[in-house]
Amino acid sequence: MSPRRREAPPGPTEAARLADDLRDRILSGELAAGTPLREQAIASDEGLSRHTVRTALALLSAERLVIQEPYRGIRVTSFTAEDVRGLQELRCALEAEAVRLACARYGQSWPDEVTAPVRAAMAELESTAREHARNWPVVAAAHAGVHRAIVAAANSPRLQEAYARLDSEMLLLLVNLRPNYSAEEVANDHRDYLRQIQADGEGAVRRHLDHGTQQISPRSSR
Amino acid sequence: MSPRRREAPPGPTEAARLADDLRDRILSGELAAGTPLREQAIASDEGLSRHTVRTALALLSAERLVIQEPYRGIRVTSFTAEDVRGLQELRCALEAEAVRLACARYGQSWPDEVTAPVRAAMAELESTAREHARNWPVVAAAHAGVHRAIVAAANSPRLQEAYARLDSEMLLLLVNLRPNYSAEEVANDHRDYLRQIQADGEGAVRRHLDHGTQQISPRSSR
DNA sequence: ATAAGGTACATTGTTACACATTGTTCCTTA
DNA sequence: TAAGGAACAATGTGTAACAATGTACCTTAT
Repeated sequence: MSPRRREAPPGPTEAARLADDLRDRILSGELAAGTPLREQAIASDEGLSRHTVRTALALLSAERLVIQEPYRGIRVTSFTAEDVRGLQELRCALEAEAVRLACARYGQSWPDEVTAPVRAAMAELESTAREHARNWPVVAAAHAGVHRAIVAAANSPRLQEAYARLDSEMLLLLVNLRPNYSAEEVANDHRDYLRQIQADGEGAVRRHLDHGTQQISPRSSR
Repeated sequence: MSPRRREAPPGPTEAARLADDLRDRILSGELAAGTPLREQAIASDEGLSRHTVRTALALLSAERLVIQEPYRGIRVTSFTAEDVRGLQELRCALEAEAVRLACARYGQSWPDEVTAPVRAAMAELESTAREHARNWPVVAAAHAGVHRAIVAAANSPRLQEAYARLDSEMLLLLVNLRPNYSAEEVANDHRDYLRQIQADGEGAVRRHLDHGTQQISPRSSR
């Protein structure tokens, strides 16, 4: 109980740090879908206690990046076509509602302070598609930024948060499924999508996401 | 490592059991919004280790029934009007999408095997409203059953799960806010709602939930 | 009287270790 | 080949101690 020198605010807990690290490794594809995550092994590798590892894994489990079963351990989430459909349905519910709220508030002409972040995210996606076309995780992350910006237009923190929570899953899915969907196509599809949203509202959301579902489904044949 | 007598499948872990117990106590109002949940105190009260209590509290935190802040402990979630709005927006997104999917699949005449669970849940709500009119948590739970049954009509496990996850929050909110909304009114409103859904789809969802938001908002004056 | 600083206390976060419980795999026996 | 049992792996739980952080309260300075 010595006097504390408080020069910087405390950082995140070790458990949160480890969860961040593991999340990055999952989303980069380093820890592939289905990979078991062993408490003791991670604890030894990272120089942490098993208790801390369990706490970190619980955080990831809450995000559905991993699936935990009692006494059987934790595995990185894997995806079936059914999972893709479910995730897209959920995204569609949230994004369509967000777009509907935005259209209800702004009509067909959203104000500049609402569209600016969307346009910025789109610019980011386009430059990413050009410069990192083969780096799918990076493209997927820029893609997620566009959708997040669209949902943010609704100014509904709860919808935003619920949508953002799906990002990790979406990224995991895209990283693991490796859809036949080039970075250029992604950028083009999203440019079109942005054009259609304000005019067409939810309808544009549905068409876009249905198209996306076909592009990324494991049974997709191209 | 003695031979195991396996006469029944193993039950839930102690941590899951404790989480269930605490959830019930939160949702019954026994543990009011804002109440701190102290690890050591719970561990002593329940005859469990702090380790197990932490695990249980992490489960509740993932459900948002409690709010956890590093080094500051865990409190039962409390609600502002803003929270009500956000939760209703999220519910609306999910339920509207579910109803839209059901209408897209079945048209304006849902088949009997789809409507039967909804009707059963409605019957349950009505008998609950009659027999337990003053027991708000019970009425709120029956109310939740109706909405869950409606969402289930979409046959989208992911939407169902996301919606069901909101149940605890919704119940917590209703238990803590004590809206001026009688059990009879709840039953009547939902009978009307069921009549409108198949014919009117999402529009009925929005009207119903907007009405609900006004009924339950903390600033509601009646 | 108010603000700042320091200390005590409460609680959470982490470590370490051990044992209990459950699931899986492999080997033996019928 | 199928069933049963043992060994092993991994998680779930308990205990204890210490580290880290936040809060409350008291003392000192202005």
